[in-house]
Amino acid sequence: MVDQSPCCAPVLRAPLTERQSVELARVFKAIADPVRLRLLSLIASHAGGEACVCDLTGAFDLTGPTISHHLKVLREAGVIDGERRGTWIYYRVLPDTLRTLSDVLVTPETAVTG
Amino acid sequence: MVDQSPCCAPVLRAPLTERQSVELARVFKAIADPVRLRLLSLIASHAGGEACVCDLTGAFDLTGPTISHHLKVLREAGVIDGERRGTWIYYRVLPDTLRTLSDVLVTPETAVTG
DNA sequence: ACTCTGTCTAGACACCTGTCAAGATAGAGG
DNA sequence: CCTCTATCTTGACAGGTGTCTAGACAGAGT
Repeated sequence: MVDQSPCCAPVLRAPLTERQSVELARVFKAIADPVRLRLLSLIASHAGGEACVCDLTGAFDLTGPTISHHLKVLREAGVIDGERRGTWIYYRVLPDTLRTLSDVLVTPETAVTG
Repeated sequence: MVDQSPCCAPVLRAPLTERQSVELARVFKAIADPVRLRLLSLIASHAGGEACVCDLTGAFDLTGPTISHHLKVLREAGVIDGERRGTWIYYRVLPDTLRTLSDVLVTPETAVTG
C-alpha cells in the first residue's frame, strides 16, 4: 500500500519528496490513534495471528460501529486485512506495511551509534 | 518523551495497555503529517544534523507561523529539539524517540521471516 | 422462508487540526 | 535606545476525525 520509494529513502537520511511524505503520512495517520494501535496489537498477538471482531470489541468501551470504523481505517491503509469465514470476519496484520514504516524511521545515527 | 514500557512491548507481540497506546499514539500523531515528515527529513539530512527555520520555510508553500506550528508539534512530542544560537533557532532530531517508534513496529514475523 | 446473531453503512454532531493574518518577543547592530 | 530581522503566539475559520444511533446486509439454524 505504501509506495516502494520511501523504503529506500529513510526519512532521516535524505529529504522526502512531497509525494513520498503524503503517502507515508497517510499510513502513519492510520496507526496514530490509541484505539487503532490497541486493535493492531490485539490482532497481531491473538492466537494464530488473526482475530474476529468479537474478540476485539470487548477490550473497549466503544460501540460495535466505532470499532468497525477503526478497522476500516486500518484496512484502507493496508495495515490489516479482513476475511469472512462463515459467520465471523477475521482480521490479520499485513506485516510488510508496518515494516516499511519501521524502516523509514531508522536513521544512520540510530543504526550505528544507537 | 515516550514512556519506556512500549519499547519492551512491541505492538505486534503483546496487547498494548490503554496507557501505552495513548502515549504511543501521541508521538505517532506528531509525525503523521506530510509537512512534519518533510520537516523531519529536511532537518535530519541537513548538514551537521541541524537546520534553522530559515532553511526550512523555503521548501513549503506555507507561511512562517504555520511552519512554526508544525515545529512546535514535533518539539512537544519529543521528536526534535530546538536551540537558539544568536539570531537563529536551530532544530535537530532526537533519534531515541524515533527509534522507539521504529522498534514498536517491528514484529516477530518481520524480524524473522521478513 | 423466518429469525437470530455478527458485522457493516449512513447520517449526525462535537471536537480536533491545519492554516492564515496580525501582533508580540528576542537578539544584533547601529 | 531604536530599528531591523528572525521566529513565536494568539485568535479565527474551514475541513477532518471519532463517536453515537438507527438501519442494512450476510450467513446459520430452525
